[in-house]
Amino acid sequence: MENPESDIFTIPPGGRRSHGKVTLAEVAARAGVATMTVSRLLRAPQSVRPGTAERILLALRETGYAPNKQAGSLASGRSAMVAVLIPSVANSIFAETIQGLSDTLQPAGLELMLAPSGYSHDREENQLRALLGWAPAAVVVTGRHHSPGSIQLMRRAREAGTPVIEMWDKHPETAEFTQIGFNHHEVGQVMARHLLDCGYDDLIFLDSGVVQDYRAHERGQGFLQAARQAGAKVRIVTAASIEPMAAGRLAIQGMTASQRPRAIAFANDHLAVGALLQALDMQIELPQQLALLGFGDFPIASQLGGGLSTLAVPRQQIGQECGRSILSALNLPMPDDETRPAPMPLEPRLVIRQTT
Amino acid sequence: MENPESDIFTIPPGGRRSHGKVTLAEVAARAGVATMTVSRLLRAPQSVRPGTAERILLALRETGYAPNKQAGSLASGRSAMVAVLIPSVANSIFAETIQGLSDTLQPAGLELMLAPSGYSHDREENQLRALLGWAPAAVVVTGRHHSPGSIQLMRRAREAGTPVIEMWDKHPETAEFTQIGFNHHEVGQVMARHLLDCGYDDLIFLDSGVVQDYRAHERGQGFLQAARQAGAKVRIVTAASIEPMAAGRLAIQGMTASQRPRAIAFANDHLAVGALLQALDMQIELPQQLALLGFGDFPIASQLGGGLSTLAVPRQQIGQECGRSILSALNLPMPDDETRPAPMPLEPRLVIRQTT
DNA sequence: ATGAAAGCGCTAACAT
DNA sequence: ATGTTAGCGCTTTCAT
Repeated sequence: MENPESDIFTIPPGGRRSHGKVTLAEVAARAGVATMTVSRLLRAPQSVRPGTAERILLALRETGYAPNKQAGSLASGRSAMVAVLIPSVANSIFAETIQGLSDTLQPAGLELMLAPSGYSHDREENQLRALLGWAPAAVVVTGRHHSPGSIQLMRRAREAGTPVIEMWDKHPETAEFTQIGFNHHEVGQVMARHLLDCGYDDLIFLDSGVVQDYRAHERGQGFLQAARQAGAKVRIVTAASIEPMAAGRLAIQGMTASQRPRAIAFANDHLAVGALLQALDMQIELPQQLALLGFGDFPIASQLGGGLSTLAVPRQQIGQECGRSILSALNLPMPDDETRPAPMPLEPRLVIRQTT
Repeated sequence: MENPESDIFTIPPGGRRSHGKVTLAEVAARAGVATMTVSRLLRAPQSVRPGTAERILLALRETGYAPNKQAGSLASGRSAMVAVLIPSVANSIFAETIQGLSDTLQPAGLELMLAPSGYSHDREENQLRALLGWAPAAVVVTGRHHSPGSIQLMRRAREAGTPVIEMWDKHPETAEFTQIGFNHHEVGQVMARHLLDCGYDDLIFLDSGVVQDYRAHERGQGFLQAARQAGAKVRIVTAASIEPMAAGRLAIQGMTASQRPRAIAFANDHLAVGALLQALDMQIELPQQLALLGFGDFPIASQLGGGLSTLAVPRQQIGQECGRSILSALNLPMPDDETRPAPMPLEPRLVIRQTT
């Protein structure tokens, strides 16, 4: 390739800026039709006469044509990808949501672009700006709290006709975008009320050690409010370690029998599992001496001791609902509408096992 | 907008096919320069005179310009996104790898396109085909076994200059693409040898219930081979349930004391944790009556009982290494090269705790 | 049912 | 250092 001139005949049709891939034009030439006809066959097969279709199909197969989506998107102004912003992929909660989203979107040919924001609003804004440059078909962000810049970007996207969804939260009073999730403040209240109903009146909410996890904090606030309203003794403690199970253990370890509350609710099941294991190690009787209530219903919750009482959260379903919402906003066909006899409630469900 | 003619003056420069977004041309017009100058400023700022730069910067800010990446990619033939194919996002193993990959790629401005293949080769091929349509800057697939179609696609991509990486596996003898991971057969042997070294001579490998998880199967085969070579009694049992912890429990439950092996190795820690909990419930003494060896070193492994013996797998690091490999292949600057004093070994490490 | 022409918004290549 | 020209590969629009 040292002398480009000598390669003039090996350069594929399309000129020197071509990237060597099979294009519509080549397929069309081979089939003896115009590029438009090939394009049509690809997107609306019924508008091409069977005979023509056959020839094109053959050319398609012979060349191994693969459409260039950048070109398609540029020309049509649409792109078949959905931008998803989540705090962390590694967090199993979001991982399952993404799985649900992907499973729903895939059959419609929508690709997923993923950006973890690391729980940082700044990073989220940067990611959002970057992803919006791809003119995504839809945007899914996590939670309802964002930087002013992010909100402006989301507004603009929506005004340009792009569905924008806030997932994993719900606050209809102030909602500006479609929200698919539940109200964390209320869930915190539910957690407190359950413990109160069980007769515990000295409570702790062990909050996540991730400072920017405002959804956990909101559950804590709801918990605090409901407990106070009922006149119970209550306080919020923040997890001491980043590693949640270790943090859960530490929380129990740090309590002498005398200053131990009657019940502890947790920002998530990982914390609760740590606490449960520590309580077991310390031979604290559950729930007689100490009640534990988790959040999430992770697989391990049902396996430990007599089972951890917790809130089952529809992680995957939230993703599926986001997917459905997008497909419907985009007027795309839903996969298997029968899977959804009635709109499923996305609220967490109390799962009472042996620790409350 | 009913009468397009009357809106002729409100249509932004660019004609009726424009999508209403700010374009380079508008910014250029506003700054009184050619579009190329703006484009240059955006990608190689030092090649623009400071005075000019200032004017352009102002126009950029005033218009709130956001580049259209489809157009950029189409023109340049490059796209700043990396296609990643994994069996399942929900699997925490891969979730952490993705996190590592994303963390490494993000600073270089590379976006992630994610597609879960559900452990199916067919689905993988379809996803691969779809993602390749985006002309990704690099492709990362999971494992070294793929459909013939997938392999052909991967070859073509590589020939077109796109780095292709197979992660989570390593088999230098037959490797056709860059592999970042470890050899599962060998790891299975390591697991068997450890148990043999501990003096156990009646072994079981509890394999994953996911039939297409060939990496787990390979560990099983390695295990079998090493154990047989040593003359030990050994067999492979396949997990009965999809839910791994329940499957682990079931495995132990199904064994009466007489037919119980001396040691069990597991395809993953979830299975092992289930077995461990069941053994604890049944008051089986560990490791005296029964030794357990997991795989993965998931967070829960260190928390249960005296701690599960297992293999620590560098999940996140595999992602990071993939990221580095891509950046280097693309001649992009590495973030913080000091983070990597010496190339880290990606091999799983035995973590001996109380169950072997 | 099919085709021709004209872009989509950007960047490579080649001036100047 | 900056501008001009000519596409990238596709789809929209308008003819036929």
